[in-house]
Amino acid sequence: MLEFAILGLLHEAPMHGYELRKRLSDLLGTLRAFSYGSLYPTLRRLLKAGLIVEETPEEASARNDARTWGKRAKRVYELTAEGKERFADMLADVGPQAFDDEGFGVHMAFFSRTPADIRMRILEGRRRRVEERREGLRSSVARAGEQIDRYTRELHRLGLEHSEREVRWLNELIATEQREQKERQDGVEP
Amino acid sequence: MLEFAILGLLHEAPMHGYELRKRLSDLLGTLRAFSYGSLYPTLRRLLKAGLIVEETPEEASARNDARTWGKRAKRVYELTAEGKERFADMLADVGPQAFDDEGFGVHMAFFSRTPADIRMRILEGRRRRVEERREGLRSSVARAGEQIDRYTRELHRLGLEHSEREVRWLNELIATEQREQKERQDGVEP
DNA sequence: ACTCCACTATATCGCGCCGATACATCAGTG
DNA sequence: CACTGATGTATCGGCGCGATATAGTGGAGT
Repeated sequence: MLEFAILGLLHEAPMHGYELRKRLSDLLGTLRAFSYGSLYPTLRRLLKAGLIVEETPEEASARNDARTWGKRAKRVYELTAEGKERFADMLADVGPQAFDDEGFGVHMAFFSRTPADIRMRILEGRRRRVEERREGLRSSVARAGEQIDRYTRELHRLGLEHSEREVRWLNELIATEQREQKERQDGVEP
Repeated sequence: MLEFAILGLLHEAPMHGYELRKRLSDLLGTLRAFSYGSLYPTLRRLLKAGLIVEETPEEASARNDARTWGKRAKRVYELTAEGKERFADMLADVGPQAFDDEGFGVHMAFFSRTPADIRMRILEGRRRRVEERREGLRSSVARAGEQIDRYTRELHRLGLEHSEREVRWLNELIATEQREQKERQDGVEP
């Protein structure tokens, strides 16, 4: 997931680790921070895999970003062709991880770069997933027999409300997507 | 967190891994499953630490649970005195992890075993945490300048609604706790 | 001018947990 | 009798977290 996010963010501009992390928390709204403890190792992995490269000092001083910064620092990374390709592949590969809380959040953060049909698949998959959770919680909360712990029930009540809300939210998004798709077709084909 | 949950569950009755996992998903309402890939290794860890012990075959056949089950299987675990002690310690130690989504959920699942004052600390800590998230998302969503990606904004809108709802939910819980605490005092001291 | 602090910036280590996978038993259904 | 689905235990590779170390930068306060 972090790999996906980094590759996505680097499409905007070359960045260094600290910056990536900040953009990431902004994007995901503190839902997910991705600590440095995973960020830097992941950058190394991507580097070794050739999906990103470290910007050379010359390029850095070409921009007025020439702060060599003491003796050693500020490693700026940029995408390679392979990196872009990989990101496109990951966008198109809609697996079950794209439907869970975290995966869905990250995918949606890059929806502007995602083809409309893929967006739909993700939205609908997520909806099904949340509906399932909702039904599970529904029956748990409704379980008339007072055999359920009171605090557990409260926990499930909150979860149920969240699920219901998210399904409504997804329905609106899906409706909007459909409307726009229709407009695109009407605008092109008449 | 898993360690905490296992120790808590074993207070109810001795159990084997599969059973623990089921009770766990019930408790947390699919918010958290704790896969076998973490469950079994954790059980081993607890075993080695002496916090739980494996029930002997004799005990097993004492109950009519005598299903030796082919040649090898069904390891039933029970708490030791050290295990109970450790759980009590963990209950009393309210750190920041008790306020994040997952930690809070697990703690609340064992609130019936938690002293009232600790319950309050957790509830109030969680409220502060969620209020912070809410404020962050509020300003992000309100950021009038249309510089924010449309899908990102939707994501934050949902997060904001969730936070608002949870704060209200927490307020109700806290009010109930306070009312009950007052009743307890009035009932004891008049 | 000097100190203090918050922010920017990179990096490593241990370990908790996940997903995939493998394997075996048992009970009910067709 | 075979199939399927639930029960049951276990391991492996790898991702990500929290804690921790290190250090340069810029501004506020005294």
